[in-house]
Amino acid sequence: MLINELSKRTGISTFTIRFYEKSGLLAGKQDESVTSNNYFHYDEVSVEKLEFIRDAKSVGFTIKEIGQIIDAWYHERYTKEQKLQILDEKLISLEQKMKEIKEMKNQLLQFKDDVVHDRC
Amino acid sequence: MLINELSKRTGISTFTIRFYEKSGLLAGKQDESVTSNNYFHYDEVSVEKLEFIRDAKSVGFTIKEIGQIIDAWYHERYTKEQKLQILDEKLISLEQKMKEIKEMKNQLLQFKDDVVHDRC
DNA sequence: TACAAGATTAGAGTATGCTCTATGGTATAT
DNA sequence: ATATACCATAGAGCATACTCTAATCTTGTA
Repeated sequence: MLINELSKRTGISTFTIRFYEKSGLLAGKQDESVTSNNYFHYDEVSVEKLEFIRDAKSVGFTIKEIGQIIDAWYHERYTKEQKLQILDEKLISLEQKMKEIKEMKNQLLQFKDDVVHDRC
Repeated sequence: MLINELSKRTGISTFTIRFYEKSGLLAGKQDESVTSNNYFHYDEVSVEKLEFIRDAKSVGFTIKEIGQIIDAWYHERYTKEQKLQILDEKLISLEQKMKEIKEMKNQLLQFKDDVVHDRC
């Protein structure tokens, strides 16, 4: 599929898709047999990647971190051990985020309690 | 205390403290009885606020959202009901973040599994 | 064949959240 | 008195993550 269809499939604008492509998060392929244009073609893996990018961004991962995770999954560049190390690092950072959110939740509950009991 | 001491107490640079002050997250007070300078003085509440800002940022709240929470706690501008509504909104968004993090955790565990079993 | 829709690249513009420089005044120890 | 450490304000600069414009070329339908 071409970029417009990829955009419609994922709900992510062509501008943003191109930005992610420049950032190395995904890559279309040009058809060698076609010489009249230089259009890029995208496959189902591109759809998967974009959906993953959206989820990963929403938990606070940066573009750079998302690139590492995607490479750990899709890329041949890393050894098995390197891939597992990257994924474990990210899992640890998720545990950390989870801990911080629990603490913030308690903090906000405390604030609520203070408001209810007129302590502020 | 003056801004330099506040910075040392919290580990947050004077630049950043001033930026937060411009953003409305905290405010120093000038001593009316002193005419020779226009130095701002900060109290323990400023320390508390800066520590809260750090925690709130790390869970992904924006400056604007942090401002709302601080106002819900420290400010007289809102009614009790408005304060509780703001805090409840933020608590809901924390639950959402927590849910997304759990899903991402499962996703990464799945990636790990795929790597271990040579499915990628 | 004309023309709208859609493709490409380069680069400019925007929002957020800092981070620092420049300039000039104030406080304090020697 | 003067060095140096600290205060204030205004505004420039930077990193991240988009978001869009401009210019140009290709494709597909009437």
